[in-house]
Amino acid sequence: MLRLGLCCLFNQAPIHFRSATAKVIKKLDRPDQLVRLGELCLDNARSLIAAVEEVHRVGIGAFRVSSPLFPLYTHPEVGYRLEDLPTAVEVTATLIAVKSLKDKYQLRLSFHPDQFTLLSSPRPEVTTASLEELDYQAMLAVLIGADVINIHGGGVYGDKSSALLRLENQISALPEPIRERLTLENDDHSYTVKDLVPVCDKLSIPLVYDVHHHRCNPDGLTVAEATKACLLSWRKLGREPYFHISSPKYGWHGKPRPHADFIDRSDFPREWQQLDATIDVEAKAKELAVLKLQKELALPPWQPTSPRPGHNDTEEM
DNA sequence: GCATGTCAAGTTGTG
DNA sequence: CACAACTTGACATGC
Repeated sequence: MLRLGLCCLFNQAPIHFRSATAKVIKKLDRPDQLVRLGELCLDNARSLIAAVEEVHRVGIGAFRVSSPLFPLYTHPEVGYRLEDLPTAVEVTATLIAVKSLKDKYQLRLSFHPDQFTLLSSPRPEVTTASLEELDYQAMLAVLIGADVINIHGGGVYGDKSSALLRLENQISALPEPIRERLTLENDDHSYTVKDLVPVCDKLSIPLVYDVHHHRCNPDGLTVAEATKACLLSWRKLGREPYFHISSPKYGWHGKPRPHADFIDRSDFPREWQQLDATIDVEAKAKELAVLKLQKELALPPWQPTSPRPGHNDTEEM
């Protein structure tokens, strides 16, 4: 069965994640900073509970958690650790409650660090900051039971093969909580499925296939071929495959950039229809777009199935 | 109240 | 060479 996933935010449901700017936080002394940040983290952890409840309520099977759940966590000047916050105990308990809920509802949770997180840069300070960001997101992933932290290949720096080599070296040295969740995704201007398949193969990590990026940045593979290669990378590991879909706001001619409000039914690959896989829907109308596509594909609302006798769930994260 | 500009970070391609 | 584009929205500021 296919499950469609919602990315980070809601259109209709009154669920919001709070943020703060470093400029404002810096004006406070350290204890006040931690009080303020602690409030934001607790509010956001509670909003995550609400998000998981809402996703379940409307029949969506996966949710991508927004990266700044803990605002400014890895900021070089005002960054902090969970245990430094006055609300640490409550925040932790709330995130563990998220995990119980996602188990109960059989949801899939994931992270997608933004474009600043990349492991191919020749600049050590960029890599250091990225590793710190991955550490942070892995800590959250462990607490809430997310099985995916998905990143792009990063830059090319005029020489793709040495960039890929740096990427491989960094990934193979990752701490286990990150490495066992890390996935690579083809992007819309540098790294294609064709570029990433050998890397994922060598490192035994899965490949997230974004068909919109593939259409913007083709590599000679057909959608069917790219789908097959990506499926294999997940199935070798015994894990549920992961894809992304979106439609361009201004059509396919030229370089399509911004995401449309909804998914155009004809952009959804036929090859995906019968799979057991997660498809994140990247569309501005958020849960409305997920539900509309779900309906157009004649998929039933996602709901937990009763456990099958003899079925062993211990490998689930 | 409401409109508008700002926000930590990297890299690439455009104008 | 500056700046928009990448998953956009929330917040601060100023009227």
